Amino acid sequence: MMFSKSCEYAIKAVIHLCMETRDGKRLSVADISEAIESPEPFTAKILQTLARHGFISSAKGPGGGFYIEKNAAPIVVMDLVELIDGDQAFNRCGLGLKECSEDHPCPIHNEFKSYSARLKKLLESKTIQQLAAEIKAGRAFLVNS
Amino acid sequence: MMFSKSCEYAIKAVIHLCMETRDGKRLSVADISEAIESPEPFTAKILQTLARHGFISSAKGPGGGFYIEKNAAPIVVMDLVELIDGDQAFNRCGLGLKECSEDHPCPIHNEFKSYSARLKKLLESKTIQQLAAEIKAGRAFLVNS
DNA sequence: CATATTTCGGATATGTATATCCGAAATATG
DNA sequence: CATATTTCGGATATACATATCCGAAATATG
Ligand code: FES
Ligand code: FES
Repeated sequence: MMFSKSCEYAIKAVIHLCMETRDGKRLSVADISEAIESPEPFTAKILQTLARHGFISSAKGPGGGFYIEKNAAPIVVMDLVELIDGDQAFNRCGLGLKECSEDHPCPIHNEFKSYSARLKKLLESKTIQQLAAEIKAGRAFLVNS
Repeated sequence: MMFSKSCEYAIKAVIHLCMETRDGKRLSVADISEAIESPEPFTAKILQTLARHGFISSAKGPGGGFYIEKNAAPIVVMDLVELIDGDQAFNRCGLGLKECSEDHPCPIHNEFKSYSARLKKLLESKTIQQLAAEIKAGRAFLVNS
């Protein structure tokens, strides 16, 4: 498993927000969790974390909800992953050694590291906005059906 | 996290067996778990699973233990992974869609799939015996210190 | 045969990610 | 100001991977 569930929901939620709140609209937890097919209270926790760290904005009260500012900077996918999953996803040794290093490599280090490093680089160059564009263009999907 | 703990221990244990039981010797659970720094009873479970599926051999009673037959065929790393972790490791969608497919891809499918597929191919071409050789040559390590 | 050793299999315990619940705070509306 | 709506934060529950325990079966040895 590459990402945690939390991280999967986080990525999907921010993509959805990015698509739906361009024009000052706001989405409630219920809206979002329904759209991305995720458990509502669990999604709420994640959205709160994202808001607390400034990845998204939030407003309380009637008509409130979560949104992304019009002039907000593009969100790098890898930044989301690092917030939610820490360095568990990419800097960990594939066989559980305390640390992954060239000096003291496990026997699958070369296979493992070269590919995880390249994937990491790719996610560092991808933004949520780019992914959202793929969805809008109908070339990718956030849910099953 | 790429592999489960069970899978990490399985790979390490079989590598260790491969290195230490070439000459008809047998290793007890205690020997193995100490060598690869894994919890003993948990390791026992994994070794039993591996033996039940024919990846390794076992003998009860005094002088017994786990071992690999002299004339045993090389063990493909990916086969171990599939036994222990199923297809969770490689055939799953990175964003949690029910299935990963070209027809209905999630927005990170292209990044994700092309690299996980290549890693999978590599693990299908690597054998435990090859990894054991790396350890013996001092170019790779199974434990930290 | 008696004993010690070791794997085997099932039941149980622990830890952690996942998921839920609830009361408080903020805020828009009338 | 009263009310409804919504996020916020902390506490709690659930599910599953991880880890342990224990009695039974097998077997080498004397
Ligand atoms: S040391 Fe194991 S993956 Fe780098
Ligand atoms: S559909 Fe998500 S990784 Fe292939």
